[in-house]
Amino acid sequence: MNVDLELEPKTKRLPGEPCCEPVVYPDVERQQAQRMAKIAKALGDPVRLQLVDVLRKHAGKVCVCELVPLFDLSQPTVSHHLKKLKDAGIVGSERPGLWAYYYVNPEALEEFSRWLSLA
Amino acid sequence: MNVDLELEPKTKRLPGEPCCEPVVYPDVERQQAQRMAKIAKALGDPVRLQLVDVLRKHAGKVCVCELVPLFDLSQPTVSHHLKKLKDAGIVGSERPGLWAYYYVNPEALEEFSRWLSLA
DNA sequence: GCTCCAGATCGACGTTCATCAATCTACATA
DNA sequence: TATGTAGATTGATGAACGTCGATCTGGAGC
Repeated sequence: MNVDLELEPKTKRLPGEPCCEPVVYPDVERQQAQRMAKIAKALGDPVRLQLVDVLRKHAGKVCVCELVPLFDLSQPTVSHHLKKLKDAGIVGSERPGLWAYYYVNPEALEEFSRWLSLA
Repeated sequence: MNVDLELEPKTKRLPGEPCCEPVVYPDVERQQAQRMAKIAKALGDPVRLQLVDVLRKHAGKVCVCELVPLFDLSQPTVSHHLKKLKDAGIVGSERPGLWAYYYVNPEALEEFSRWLSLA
């Protein structure tokens, strides 16, 4: 995303008459839009959406070895998706021994949900 | 997405001893996951997120000619983003004359919000 | 030590994406 | 009818994505 999202309105307008009300300013500023979009993007894949769904329905942590066989995907691919979710702050993980366990980090989803319910 | 998301658990497991509780089934089935992911994906871009934010903060319809100057992007690019949002059912549009007006379609966001608030 | 296993990382491949300049499509007005 | 204007569409380009097989890492057990 190489776009400068500085949202100062450029207000160059209207050769003839106006088409609508004054000007509208976006209240979500650059930084928050970036953050929200990151969460939304991480959820923007059916596999990751279902991974989140499984994790949050299952109170506590879930072993990766349980998650992989739920999908018709290779282990590296599932691992890749879990990493994406983790990078977005949606899930967390720990690896006490040989197995790795993932769990939902509720804050990220709540943060996004809060944004969705207007603001 | 060329993945078969039929989520029948493959339950081939455990050479040695178990690592966790039985098996976890994803309750979001293929079709709904596809739908939710489409909405999330459409929101997974800072520009589109801010477009949605502007539209929903502004009761009623907003002219495209108002939206374009809010971003450091070309007119075709903004048009492209609006189309993505429309394809996901997040916004609607009408074009009575020369100008086009966009507005938020609340159902899509509510549907997604409902999914986020567990299920 | 060595071996086995779970999971993460790497490298490659084809696909999708965001972006722009250029063009096209309709409506409006003269 | 001809001109101008708003917005959509097209085509091209470089970046990011989803996927896999192969490899790497580190704990467990012999």
